[in-house]
Amino acid sequence: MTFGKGCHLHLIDGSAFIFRAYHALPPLTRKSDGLPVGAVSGFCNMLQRYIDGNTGPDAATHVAVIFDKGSHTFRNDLYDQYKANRDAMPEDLRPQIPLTRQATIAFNIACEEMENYEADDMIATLACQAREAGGRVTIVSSDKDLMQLVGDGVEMLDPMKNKRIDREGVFEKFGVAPDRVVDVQALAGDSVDNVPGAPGIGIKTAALLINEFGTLEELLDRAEEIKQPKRRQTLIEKREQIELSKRLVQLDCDTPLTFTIDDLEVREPDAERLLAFLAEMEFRTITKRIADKLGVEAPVMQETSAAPAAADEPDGPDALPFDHAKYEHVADAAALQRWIDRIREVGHVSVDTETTSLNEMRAELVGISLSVDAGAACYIPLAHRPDGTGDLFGDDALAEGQMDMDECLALLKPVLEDPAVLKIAHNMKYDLKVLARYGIDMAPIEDTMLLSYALNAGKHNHGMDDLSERYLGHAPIAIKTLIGSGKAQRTFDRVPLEDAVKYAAEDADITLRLWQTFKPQLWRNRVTTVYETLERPLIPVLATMERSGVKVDREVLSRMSSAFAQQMAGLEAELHDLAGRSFNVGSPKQLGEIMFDEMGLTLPDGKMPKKGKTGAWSTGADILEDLATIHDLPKRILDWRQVSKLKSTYTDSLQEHINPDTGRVHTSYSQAGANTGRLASTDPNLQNIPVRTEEGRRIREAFIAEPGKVMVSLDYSQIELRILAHTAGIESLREAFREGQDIHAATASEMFNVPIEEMTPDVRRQAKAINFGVIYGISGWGLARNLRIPREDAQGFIDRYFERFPGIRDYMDETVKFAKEHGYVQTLFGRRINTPEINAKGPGAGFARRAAINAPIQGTAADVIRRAMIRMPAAIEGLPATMLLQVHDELLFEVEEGAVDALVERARDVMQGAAMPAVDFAVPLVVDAGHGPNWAAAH
DNA sequence: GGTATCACG
DNA sequence: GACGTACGTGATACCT
Repeated sequence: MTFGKGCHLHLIDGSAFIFRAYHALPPLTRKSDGLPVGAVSGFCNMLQRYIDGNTGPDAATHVAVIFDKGSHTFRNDLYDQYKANRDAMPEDLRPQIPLTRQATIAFNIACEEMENYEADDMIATLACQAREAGGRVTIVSSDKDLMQLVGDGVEMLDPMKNKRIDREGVFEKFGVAPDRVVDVQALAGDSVDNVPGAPGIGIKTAALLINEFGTLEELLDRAEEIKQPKRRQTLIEKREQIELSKRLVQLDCDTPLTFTIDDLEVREPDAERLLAFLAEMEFRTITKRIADKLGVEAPVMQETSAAPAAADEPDGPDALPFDHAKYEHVADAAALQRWIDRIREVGHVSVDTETTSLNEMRAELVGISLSVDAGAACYIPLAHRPDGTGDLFGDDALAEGQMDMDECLALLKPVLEDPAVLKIAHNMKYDLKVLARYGIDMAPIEDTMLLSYALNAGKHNHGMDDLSERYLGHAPIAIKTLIGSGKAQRTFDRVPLEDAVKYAAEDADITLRLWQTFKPQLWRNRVTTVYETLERPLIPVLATMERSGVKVDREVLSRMSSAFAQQMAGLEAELHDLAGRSFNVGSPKQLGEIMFDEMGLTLPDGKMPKKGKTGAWSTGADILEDLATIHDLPKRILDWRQVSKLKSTYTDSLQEHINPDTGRVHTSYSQAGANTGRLASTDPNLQNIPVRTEEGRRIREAFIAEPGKVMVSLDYSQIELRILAHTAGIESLREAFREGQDIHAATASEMFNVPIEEMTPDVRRQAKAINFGVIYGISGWGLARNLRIPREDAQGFIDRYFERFPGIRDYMDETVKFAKEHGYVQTLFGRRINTPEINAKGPGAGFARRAAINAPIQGTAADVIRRAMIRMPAAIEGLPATMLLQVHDELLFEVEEGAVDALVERARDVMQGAAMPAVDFAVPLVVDAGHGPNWAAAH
């Protein structure tokens, strides 16, 4: 039904419901696992009460619950203090927020939210649109900020008092008509939202003034006429502040909605889905009441707390077996429609795309598999071709038994984009990127790989095949058996349909079962917030960055490659001379034989290096550097190795990674690769582009901005040391950071009693090495090797360091103790890094101990920049700027020349404030910024 | 496919 | 008292 005259739109202020439910009810937790659910319970009750009351002449034809999303909106850009005095969300409410979305969906009511806009603005926009269409509107809320919308068919309904508010109701509250409410609010201000207003003027006085002068603008223009001297002075002096206040309270009727009112038509409740949700929440009373009302049987709930599932053990023999014969080959629209119906019935689906390549930027879609219920799955082949062994003709023709790709995607698109249907995939970023190229923007999404990562980081890797064996007791079909490997490898579109169905549908089946296994474990393991705030929202951010890519100048690289080739040829000739014979300069084995067997070189201390399982001489840079003091050959080898590394890894291979379609290089970030929470970059790795040497740094000159744009780099200054100072509570270090001192010099000063002004570079260098050593779980031997000093001296430094900063030793000891007790350590944001080896004996013990000390520091820093990245798209919206790369503590942007300052300001604010409000650091987070025509110049 | 080496934070 | 050590990654070239 198209919305128009005779229709009635109800807009429910979701956030108001949540907060009212939270504060009205005592803390209530789910029996089986302790998940806090009080607010969800109250929210469901309020929704049910609303539905019960939704009859008679005021009943809705269209309805939606509107939620706030995130805390940053365009109003924060107008005024950074907006809503700044609000308390942080209570910890036991935070995890309930996503559940209220799920509840709304379970009730089969449209559920909407938008980044950067408050729910109030969406409500305003919808109310305006509905009014223009000639329909009625009821805003279910008692928030006075919404009263400005009342009039011309728009009314409010206070859900608690069940009282309708019309023009007269607004007049009672504000003393003016709805269209002047913003004027009154602008003058009176609002302490709750931190809107300043005019000091000393409340609602009463404001209404009086507005009624006298007509409008706020008129009042401000004629402020001189006011008799009361104090009031007159305030209005004249605070004019700007008042005008700002008006912009803050004025709701935006032009929110760019991604849906229309027609999408909000009232839908029948889906008994099965609703009861399943209520049962999952273990709401016995509501479940029973609603089941009775809908005339169906209430689902059975276990009376006692369920035994926690053994996370590490595969399901027992009673688990549903995997049966390849049950998987369905979908080849026409009717069959697909049956799957879509089932998906809508249940509200979730696991999705897996099959393509011609692992590179999402080049991959062509070959087919899609789906699963809704464990054991049942389908595969929709779309672009399979004959296997090439048959006739010579028709090699490019499509194989039989496939539906038309456009038709299939047109049918699937509404489901995959439906906010009420959860899409589950293993490594969702891949499928998201592939389908984005076919015009489908999947949302909302869930990722079983990241569920495993949040739960099991440090225990094992998170590939689907491994997880399936480990948690489902089932070894899936290996892709190799279908496409082969090595030279004879073929692409998936050449796999016969019969095999493809078994393989692809199995993947969707496994994904669904992994989801069923992992999702309930989030709460038991207290990592729901990690998954919901640090993992899931990062997926689309990374997908966008990867699709953007970075422009790389092929000419620059090509010229460097040629120069390097010449340099290497010269060095090789020289090396053969020095060695007295020809040999493979790139072979450590041959090099070792020449230096130590043939030439008889020995290290300065007279010893010989011997290392490695193969028995070969070790020829690492540290050894060669020692040898370089007595012979030219190792010196030249070092030179050759540097140039060779730069050429093969960077100047040559980067050129091959330039995408012919975009002319840019698109890395792929692995979100679950590094145990600590860091990202990893592959194909190519853009997180290890040289910077430490002058020659290497020139490679960054090839990373350029488009004409008219510049590269902007922002990086956290000393973030790990700051986190250490905060976490270990080292007051002298905190103080040094607060005062903006050179932290290494300050450390040296503290350790050696040298005033900072008299600091020598060498003393500072040693203190710097110690500072880094601490982060890595320092040892005398390691520091000695790094500083090339006797081990006893290094140990002396460390002893003195701990003497001066005893809190650091305490922190280290406590971290290790925690790890031994719990089997994991955690970051300040709750990320868990498992430490299964921490109680091991033997040589592994030291390793595990140092990793345990390092993980919370490195991991917290990783969490901070993740939070910044997640907030960044909304923060820079509207600026001609793109976020391109992350390098652990640095973000790189490409920005139009005129917008550099604006970008730096906003991005820096986001980065420096990224820990808030979850963690309030005792030291400032400082972000340095630079810009230039290329990456080298931006540093 | 394992090992050694070296690029980054 | 001996042992073997800085933390976290990925790409490349050898060589079996």
